[in-house]
Amino acid sequence: MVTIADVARRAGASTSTVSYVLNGRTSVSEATRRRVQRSVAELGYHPNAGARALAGRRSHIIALVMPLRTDMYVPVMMEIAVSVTTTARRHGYDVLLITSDEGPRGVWRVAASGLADGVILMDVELDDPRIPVLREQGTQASLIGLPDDAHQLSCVDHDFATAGALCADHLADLGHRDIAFIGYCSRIYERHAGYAERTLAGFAERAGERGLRFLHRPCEGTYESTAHTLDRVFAERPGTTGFVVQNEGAIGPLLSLLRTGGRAVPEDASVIALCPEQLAEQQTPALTSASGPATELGRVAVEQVLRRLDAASQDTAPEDERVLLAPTLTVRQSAGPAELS
Amino acid sequence: MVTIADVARRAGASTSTVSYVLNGRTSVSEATRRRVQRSVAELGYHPNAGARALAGRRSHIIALVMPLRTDMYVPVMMEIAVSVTTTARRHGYDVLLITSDEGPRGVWRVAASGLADGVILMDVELDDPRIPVLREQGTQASLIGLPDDAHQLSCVDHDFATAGALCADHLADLGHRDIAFIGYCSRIYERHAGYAERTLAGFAERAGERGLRFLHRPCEGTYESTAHTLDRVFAERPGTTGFVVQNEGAIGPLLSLLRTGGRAVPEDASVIALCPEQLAEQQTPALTSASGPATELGRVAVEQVLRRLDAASQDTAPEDERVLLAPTLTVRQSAGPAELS
DNA sequence: TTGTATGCGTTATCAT
DNA sequence: ATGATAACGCATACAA
Repeated sequence: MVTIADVARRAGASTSTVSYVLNGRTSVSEATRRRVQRSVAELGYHPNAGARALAGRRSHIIALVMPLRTDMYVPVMMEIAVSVTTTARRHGYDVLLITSDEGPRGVWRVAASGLADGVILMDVELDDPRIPVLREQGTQASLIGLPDDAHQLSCVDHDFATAGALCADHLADLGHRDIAFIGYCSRIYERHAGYAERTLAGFAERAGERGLRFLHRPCEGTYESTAHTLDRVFAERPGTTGFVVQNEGAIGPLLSLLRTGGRAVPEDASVIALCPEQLAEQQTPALTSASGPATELGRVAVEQVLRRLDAASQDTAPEDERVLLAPTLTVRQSAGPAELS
Repeated sequence: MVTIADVARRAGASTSTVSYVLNGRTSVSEATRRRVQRSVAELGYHPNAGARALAGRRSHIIALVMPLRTDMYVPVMMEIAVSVTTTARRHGYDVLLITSDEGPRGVWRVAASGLADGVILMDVELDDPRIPVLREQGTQASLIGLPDDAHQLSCVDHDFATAGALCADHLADLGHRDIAFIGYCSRIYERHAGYAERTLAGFAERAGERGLRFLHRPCEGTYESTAHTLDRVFAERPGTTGFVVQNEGAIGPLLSLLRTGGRAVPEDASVIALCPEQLAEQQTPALTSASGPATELGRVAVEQVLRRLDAASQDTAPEDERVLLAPTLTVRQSAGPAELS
């Protein structure tokens, strides 16, 4: 193994000088800097991570806690993970992968051991048991999702309220008046999942402003439950021409039920999905959809943690950020003017 | 921060004794062991990762290199990553996530810095530029996929040849005689991608043994190319009643083309897919398919690396393993008896 | 600008 | 079975 001492010897400098040029902590004359850099290159030197962590009291590692069983669409999770990793690398950090089945102990473990300098939590619940652990240990963290109490934490999430509002606007613009909002199963609303409530609230408010009538119907996401839901919607509001779906499982069933029910999409019924782009694109017809930028989510989370780390290392209190990323409505083939209906 | 010295003091023992009970390197009397363990629990002590890595010359971290842009089905990648992580944890190891865009340098970096003790490569090409790096550094590694030269490496992959053979068998059992094998685009065969060739070879051999006639047709995986391919197949062999598809992109198009072409599946044409279970299940009709165990892949890869690490730490040459995991053929609704055709 | 010296927290060696 | 102590490789405060 080639150590910093080897480099120093070869460059005719001291180990501290080598360390300085590597970390840029202090000014080094151009001449010695170059000698050192040549020695580094020639020897293929790379600082030992353990030693660096021990002496520098930071591992340059961020832990990313990934959900195991989740309703989250896997490719999006993956997109976030990749974005986290590449962003972290750009800042000289590496990413440690933790699965959520380790629970609060996993977070405690990587923080207490100094294995990770900071943590990113991906599947945050409103009252997440890992949050107290973070606070107790003073672990710098960024949460993807909004918990009830974000005190001492930074978080970033999609702006679900705006996503809902965009759907209302688009359907209103197209002249629809009676809308059905096919949501998640009622369990999710009962436990007050943030994203579900925020979407619905954003939709409801904008719908009110735009003079839309709408029915919110929870749905399990199975074929049967979707069929049942749809029946009830048409029984109650036969004039319904617009649909907003926020249940990935219900998308396929809804489309095929409308079709077999003799309603063409988008001619007789307009459908807007709240789902990842990929999912919207692979339906037939391709779905007009509202979705947020997954890559940004990962990037912002990393930057939040790094900012907190910086602040903490300068003994200043880290700022608790709370970023909501604007979603986009992408017009595809599933929503059309109401006049045709 | 609570250190091993704190624990030692409280337990009335020396730091070495504490280290012993924690690592089980030597025998410790039951009495002191319990005193130590109590102190550990009471203080909430967790060994510092950096110090441990420095003194013990092993980080207890495995690097997992994930493909960025790939043809690999994302949920399966994810499944492997999760399996790697949970298996590693079971053995006291953590997983560092590296993206393949770092290239050979990324592998070099984590190995040279001692950040990771071993490496798992997920998107191995036949002549992968990262393999020489592994060999030069003597880095212990496991590859998911079979490279041309696996010397000094362990690897694990699906047994694609058997997967191909299973498809031939099943169609033969059902009485089919004329089969079309819809493969990847010709580019993939030209660069001799291992999995594509091995599947085809396994299928061809078994097909020969079972007296099947078959046409191998590469296919881009787009709707147009699939249509073109299908036209040619029927022009050349009008009596074709069985299809084997090993191109995820072609699955959807193939099914809808058969349907619109007036051939019902499975009554008029039987289709077997070589693809992940999830993908097969979400088609209509659900596809009879052959696929390998992704979770096992991750588990075996970790165990291979750990075995190599063990051997190396005992100064014995690690064994180069080469494991092929048996695939399973799952009968669903897309393949039926030939008599009906 | 550069070098010296110390400490980081643990493991491992060698006594006892 | 247990304890003292020397590495481990680097960063940094301080001296020069």
